[in-house]
Amino acid sequence: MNNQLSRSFYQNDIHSIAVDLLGCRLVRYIGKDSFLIGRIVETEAYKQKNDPASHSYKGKTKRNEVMFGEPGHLYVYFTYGMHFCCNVVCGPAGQGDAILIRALEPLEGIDEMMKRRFGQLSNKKAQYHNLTNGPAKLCKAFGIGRSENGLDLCGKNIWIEKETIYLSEQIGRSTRVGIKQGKEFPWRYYIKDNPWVSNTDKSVKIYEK
DNA sequence: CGTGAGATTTCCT
DNA sequence: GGAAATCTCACGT
Repeated sequence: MNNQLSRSFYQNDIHSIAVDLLGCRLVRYIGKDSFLIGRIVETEAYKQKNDPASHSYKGKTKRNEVMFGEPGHLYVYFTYGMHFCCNVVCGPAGQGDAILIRALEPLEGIDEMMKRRFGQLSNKKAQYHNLTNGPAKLCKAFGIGRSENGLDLCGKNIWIEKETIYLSEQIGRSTRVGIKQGKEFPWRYYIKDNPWVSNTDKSVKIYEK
């Protein structure tokens, strides 16, 4: 709680933030002194200007209006008829840039995450490594949906705490996942060799900070 | 392990 | 009307 990122963190350059978020803890308070906590291990940057893959590219609409609001808020979108994914709004207010959180390493509240993600099922798909290794999976595990859209990360429901990556870890960089336009931009960042990074790209480029 | 199709709704053209 | 910043299951190797 004392390391909670403040508004000014989110007003920086989007690529610096996407890198700095790696290793940080995403926290949700679920009552009774209980928390869901995951370490951010994969992010993607989306920009309003000249980035056709971004939801904000064509300007403000009802769906993406949170992206054009104040930084440090959560932009949650619904896609493929069934999934939610969450972003952190970044840059100066009104700019329309955001960072997609693509994967987490579960740290605390794991039983609660399991319950949200898999229900009461105890079959073999309910596995630890499958809990939060994708943008829609982590939203399910954290109970993030329509009603969390627009939520202020400088509040007391969901927030991010500052942490750095370990000395033994390297940052990988690649093109973004699952898009048709803007494919060429290497704006995906992840902690190399972390088991929870989504498995769709085997790029091995190392990002030098 | 890799590939392919289906699920299912919202938003914008 | 069609695509979408995805995931899961089934099936073939």
